[in-house]
Amino acid sequence: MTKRGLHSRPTDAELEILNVLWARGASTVREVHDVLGARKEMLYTTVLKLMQIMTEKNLVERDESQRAHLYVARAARDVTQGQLLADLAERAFEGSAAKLVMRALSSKQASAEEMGEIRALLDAFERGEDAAGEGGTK
Amino acid sequence: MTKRGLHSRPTDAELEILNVLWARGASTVREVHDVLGARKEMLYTTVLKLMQIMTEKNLVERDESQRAHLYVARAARDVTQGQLLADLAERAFEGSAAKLVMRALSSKQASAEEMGEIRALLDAFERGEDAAGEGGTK
DNA sequence: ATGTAAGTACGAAAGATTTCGTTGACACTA
DNA sequence: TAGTGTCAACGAAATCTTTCGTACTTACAT
Repeated sequence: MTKRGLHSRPTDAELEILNVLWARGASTVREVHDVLGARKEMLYTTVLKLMQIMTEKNLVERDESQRAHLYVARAARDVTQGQLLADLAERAFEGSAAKLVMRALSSKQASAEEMGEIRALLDAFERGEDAAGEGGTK
Repeated sequence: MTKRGLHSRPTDAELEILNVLWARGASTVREVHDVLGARKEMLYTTVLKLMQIMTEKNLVERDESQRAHLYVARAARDVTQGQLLADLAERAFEGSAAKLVMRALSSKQASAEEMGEIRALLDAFERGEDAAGEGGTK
């Protein structure tokens, strides 16, 4: 095993699968494949193999009590998103999350509504409310 | 050549080199290697090879007029940062830059000063000033 | 001239990630 | 019980990325 845990992000393919698991909750390989298949061609066995590897890497947990195994993401979406952001901040923004945010605000325009949400979050922070209420996850 | 241009980000090693080029401006392989060498061990020829590949991929431009070639990043830092953010938003935030920003604000705490800057940027946007003034690049 | 230092070029190995094909197990049906 | 469909498990190929070693060139100082 390589240095899992520190400094490695899920690969692209792994992240696609995690997205499905986060959206659907516990799922079989077939279910994940069907969802992904709607967007890109990918053989069933490819998805299976990836999910087996993800199990080894502890990215997902597998329930083998049924014939069709059930997989669940081990880390919450929030947490992984935070890790990906920290990683990107580190690699491309001199470690500064603030720079990252400002670049995101400058280069992509969010809708007025979204701007409002962002401002509300900022307000909450400045009021010291540890606003862990999580923005978009609801 | 693969589908460069759409949907491919610089690799990790490439990004490290780009960071040096953005910070220093036109640089030789030796100069880049010396800067990187301060952080990680990496043979000179490894850096050279990477920069040759980056030239093929059009990530950098090479001036061969001197014996020690000079390399410059082809895309401005801003632009690449924007692409990396768009890519991450696509892969991990359902394509929503706003969700990305909110997650960044929730999970990493920026300093009060940074929060202020972010707010100012937000204000500028809401006033409709196409605030391209660039937040942190100055 | 000869040696030495600093370059470029490049093939090939080493790693990591992704894809594909085959096999064997198991369940359900006719 | 034979046949069909679905599943897990691999091994192995195909890519992509990164690292390393070697060869060749050029400048410059003995």
